[in-house]
Amino acid sequence: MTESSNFWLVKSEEDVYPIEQLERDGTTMWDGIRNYEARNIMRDRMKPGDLVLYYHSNANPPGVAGLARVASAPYADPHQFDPESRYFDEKATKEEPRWVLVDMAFVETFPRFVPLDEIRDTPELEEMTLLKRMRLSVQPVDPAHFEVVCALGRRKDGA
DNA sequence: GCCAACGTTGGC
DNA sequence: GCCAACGTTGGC
Repeated sequence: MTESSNFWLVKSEEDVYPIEQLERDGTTMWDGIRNYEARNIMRDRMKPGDLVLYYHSNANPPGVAGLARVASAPYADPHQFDPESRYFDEKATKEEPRWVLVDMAFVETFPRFVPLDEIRDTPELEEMTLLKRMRLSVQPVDPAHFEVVCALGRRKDGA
């Protein structure tokens, strides 16, 4: 295994599932992902214990609210088999599930929210995948970028 | 609510 | 296998 970047970022719409809800739930199934690249990351690359930046999208402002961690091995998203679900996929079978997910566990809410604008304005984060691939909802994070975002989230002064 | 970015689908 | 149409994401 040559993959060393065990840091990730996941997006959640703030009005659908904010980090406060994850904190109340403790652990949640990261369901509803219907993008192959995002699925492949969860299926092939995430490992239990990996740390994950928790990003609020469709928020005002959008940005990183805190940390989660990968809390399970990958498994089939059960909604794909449920005809009543909006995530039902008629081409998926139990033998050959199409959509795979992992559980996410709450780690912490940053003392200081890190808005997208600040990430854009931070020279060390210029190459961050978040800025390059604005529409990918599960993505890898470079370890150096991960450290910088955490430092911003824990910074004491308001500046 | 608008619309740009961009992934997916389907006709050919 | 190209590419136009379509649907969704997500910033603003």
